[in-house]
Amino acid sequence: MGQNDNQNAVPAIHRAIDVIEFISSAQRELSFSEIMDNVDIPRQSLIRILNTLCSRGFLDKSSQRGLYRIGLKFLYLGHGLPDKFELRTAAWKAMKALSQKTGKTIELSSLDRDQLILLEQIRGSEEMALYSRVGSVIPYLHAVSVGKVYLALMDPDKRRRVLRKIGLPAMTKHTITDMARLEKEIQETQERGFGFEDQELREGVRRVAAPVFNSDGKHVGCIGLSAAIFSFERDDLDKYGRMVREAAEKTSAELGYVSNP
Amino acid sequence: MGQNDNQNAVPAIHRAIDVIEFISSAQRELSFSEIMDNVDIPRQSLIRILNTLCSRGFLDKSSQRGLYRIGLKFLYLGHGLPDKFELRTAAWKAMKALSQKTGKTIELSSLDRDQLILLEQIRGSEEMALYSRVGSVIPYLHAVSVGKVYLALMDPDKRRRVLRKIGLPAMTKHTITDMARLEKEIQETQERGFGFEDQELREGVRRVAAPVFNSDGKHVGCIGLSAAIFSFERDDLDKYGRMVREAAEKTSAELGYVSNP
DNA sequence: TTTATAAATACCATATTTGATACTTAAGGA
DNA sequence: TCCTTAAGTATCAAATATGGTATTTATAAA
Repeated sequence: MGQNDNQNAVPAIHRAIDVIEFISSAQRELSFSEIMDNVDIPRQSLIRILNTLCSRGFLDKSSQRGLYRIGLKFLYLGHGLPDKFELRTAAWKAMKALSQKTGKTIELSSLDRDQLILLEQIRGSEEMALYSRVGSVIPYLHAVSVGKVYLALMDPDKRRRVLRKIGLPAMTKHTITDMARLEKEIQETQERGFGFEDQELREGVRRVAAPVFNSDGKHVGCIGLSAAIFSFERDDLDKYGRMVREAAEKTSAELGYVSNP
Repeated sequence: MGQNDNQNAVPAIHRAIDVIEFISSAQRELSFSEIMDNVDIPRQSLIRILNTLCSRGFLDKSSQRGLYRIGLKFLYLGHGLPDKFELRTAAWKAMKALSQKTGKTIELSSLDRDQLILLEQIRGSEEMALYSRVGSVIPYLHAVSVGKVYLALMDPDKRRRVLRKIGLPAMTKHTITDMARLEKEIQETQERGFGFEDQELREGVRRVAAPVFNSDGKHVGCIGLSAAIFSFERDDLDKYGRMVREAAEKTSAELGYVSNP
């Protein structure tokens, strides 16, 4: 199953997506030739692709003879997702309350195809340039509070499979790279009901996260709180842990979860 | 210039986008046959399109033999827009402050291809089910506070062109449908420096908006505040108007705008 | 003004994708 | 259990998109 299983795929669409992803990765407006030099598509074909994407709002051309950028239609389509099981809607109130109470950055994440994805974010008042971008994905479950929560609630088989797939690469010097240590951490996470990460993904950032369950009792996401180490001392762990648990529990209730069924 | 100007377009891409837009419009997960029945693409081709889009994360298939939905990649691409001239970043702080001070819904909008687009939103504490979705577009400049601000700052030629194109259709019984009345309203908007809308787009909703300028003095967006009529009396107009103006001015300053150059 | 460069258009033979038909697999109901 | 329906796979001739080359237009520099 390669990138383009010639029989079951549409090459033209693959190319269009290559173009979109390249432009998106550049994070700025690009000229025709910049795109041309980077995507390995013949000139004439590239023109047709760009025209088509522009005509549908998937790309925008700034001026007449101009630069290309990702189209605003992505804003619309991105916000119209069936709310990943209504999770975003259900979580909103609790997240907002938590944000106002703490002033910290509040995040809503979920697991998708064995990767953590940031679904929603309320940025804190701190001036960190450390925000992840909504929609970001992280495969390193072992290095993130949210990931630890997922690992803690996963059935052991899946946990082993996922961990074997990605290994325990170090993201910072604090990342847990030892399996025994990680297992202990996972157990702790199970016991206290929330996950903690101490600069394991990024230097200078601490984070806690607690699980949200839906009406079937399935673990569907996490509400997290992150802050710079200056404003999130290790002594604050229990306080913030309790807070995210509370927010997550409220969200679960919103989704119809009942703890003793 | 029809939908598919046979020479300058890629039909396969048009079809893929048709599929994406149909699935998005459904607002829920769809089966293969539901899609099949609605997009006028032969079975075999549709399968190839769906496979391709799924393999790139533009669509997701829930279970093995399952339902299709918009892929989470749209979240990522939607949030990675080069920030529409950094507007969202620049506006964030002022919007947040305004949100905390008032508890109302704060919105950031811009004009794109003669349509208003909602770029960012901080939802208020009120439980209105009236939120627009980020990325939504509205062509009815005459019925929205933001639109009035745009009209007020547009050069008269463009204003006439835009208004002729869409006319003055009534969205509610309060919508201004008389050109003389609208001109007076535009003038008022110019004088007081913010736009006002009194249930002209939606029954029960009032809204104010003020313009944001970039370092070139170009009008690049609006910060708005909206609320239900119960919590936004007509007497509050000046108060909220002053507040959005202040927020918009702060944002303009953030972008490097100086009032007397 | 001319020149140089980038972007977009035109044309058409050829290689590629397409889609009708037929077949396989899976799931749910009787 | 078998039957029915939905989803997906295989094949290959016909139809169509593709892309090399040459031309045109616009923008920026000389």
